[in-house]
Amino acid sequence: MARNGAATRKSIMDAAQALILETGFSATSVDTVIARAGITKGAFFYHFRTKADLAEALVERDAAEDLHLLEEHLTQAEALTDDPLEQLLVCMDFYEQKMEALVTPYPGCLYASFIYEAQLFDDRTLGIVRRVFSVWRVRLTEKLKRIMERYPPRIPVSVETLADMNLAIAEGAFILSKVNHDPKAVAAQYRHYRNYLHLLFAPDPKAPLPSAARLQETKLDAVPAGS
Amino acid sequence: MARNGAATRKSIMDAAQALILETGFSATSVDTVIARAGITKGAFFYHFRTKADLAEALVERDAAEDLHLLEEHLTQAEALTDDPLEQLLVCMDFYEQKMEALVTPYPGCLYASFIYEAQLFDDRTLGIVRRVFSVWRVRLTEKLKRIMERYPPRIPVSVETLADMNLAIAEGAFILSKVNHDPKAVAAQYRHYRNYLHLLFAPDPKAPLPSAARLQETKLDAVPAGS
DNA sequence: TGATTTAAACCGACCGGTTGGTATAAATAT
DNA sequence: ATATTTATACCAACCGGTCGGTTTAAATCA
Repeated sequence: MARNGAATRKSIMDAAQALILETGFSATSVDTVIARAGITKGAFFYHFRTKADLAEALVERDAAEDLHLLEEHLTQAEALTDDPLEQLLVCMDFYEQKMEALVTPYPGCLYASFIYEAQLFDDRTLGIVRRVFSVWRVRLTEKLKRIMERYPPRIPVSVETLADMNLAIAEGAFILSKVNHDPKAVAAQYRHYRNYLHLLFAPDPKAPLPSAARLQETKLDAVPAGS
Repeated sequence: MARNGAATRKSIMDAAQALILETGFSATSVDTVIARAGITKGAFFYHFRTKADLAEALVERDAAEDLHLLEEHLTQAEALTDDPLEQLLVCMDFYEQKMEALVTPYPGCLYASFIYEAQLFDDRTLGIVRRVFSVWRVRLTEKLKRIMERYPPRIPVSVETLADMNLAIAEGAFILSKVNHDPKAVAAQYRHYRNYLHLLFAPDPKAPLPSAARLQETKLDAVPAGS
């Protein structure tokens, strides 16, 4: 049975990630990982030099997925409207909708899990987390600066911390979701973040918040069927 | 040296808490705890039946301190003004000011640390965390309901999730603070939460936010010296 | 005297990691 | 077409060390 190495590697990583989010990295022994993945210790150490190597691979995978999704949502939002405020609110709506669809509590975030066991990891692994957070800050800060050029905020705010607030709310909501066994907690907090941005910048705060669904409708209306 | 049992117990708990926030509960061995506390294994197991017993004592201590501080800040805020919106904003200002004073990154929250290793703890220990979160929600929800009676929100919101947002922001900001080695990250996020509440409810959103410092001044002005 | 702490030896279970070897499939050589 | 080699993928058994926890006996202080 020496056939599908990539699948085995993925099954190890999936098993490990789930276990880590349940019990933390330290308590997730290689033995429990291989038990859940249904392979042996030899196979594990064939794919990963050390347990720390697995940690790095996991956070690297999450980081790539995470940043890819961010860019995807940003470009999708930019395709729906030219207004930077609407773009940001729609981008956040994508995340809110995704979280709204959860039926089981959010399993948690590997970044947070690792940060609360930070001493266990080397600089390279933690550096990946810092880089992801930095990219989030940079990308949202860009957008917020363009928003502020057009719409003066009702309250003076720091754009960087306002960008960071997105991550703060997400990470905090994940914890809420776990504590209260509440699948909807994350979406609800995203909604509050969108509300805040709307109240800060929108010319008419009483107007309904832009959503991806509504913008897609109007986009379709603008191009009549058959033309 | 068989004198101060309470002090020894506290030194064990302090050492353990610091270590847990650095490396997590699982990686915090009894040996490292006693090494940092400067005592022996016998002394440890004299004060705590098991390592799990220590975990429960730690979260219980944090919970009591946490909820005590909340009540203290609430009553202090209520002494400064009769307006429920001002009360809440001032109460949150107390936390913001406390976090503003930090010169080193926030060491982290035991609740979050435990939740990300949830499987390791029994229902009693995790139940304490849930109870604390519930009390926070109840106390802030009460306040928010009274606010909404007087000030209709500019956007329809769920009071419970708006109450939960306080914890979400705090927990998320702790993580931000650790990732970016930024002592000011937590205060900045508290400020955004206060901004949001202000924009949601305040009759004049362009007016400056109520702060503890400003209300204490006006309170003193209302009672002229010597009278 | 009784509460508190030290020092040191010890236990079974489990830890991350290593070893030597095997199964498989594709490439290469004849 | 067949024999051989090579690289990949995987396994079962095992290793030294650490884990949480126990035990015992003596010492220290109030």
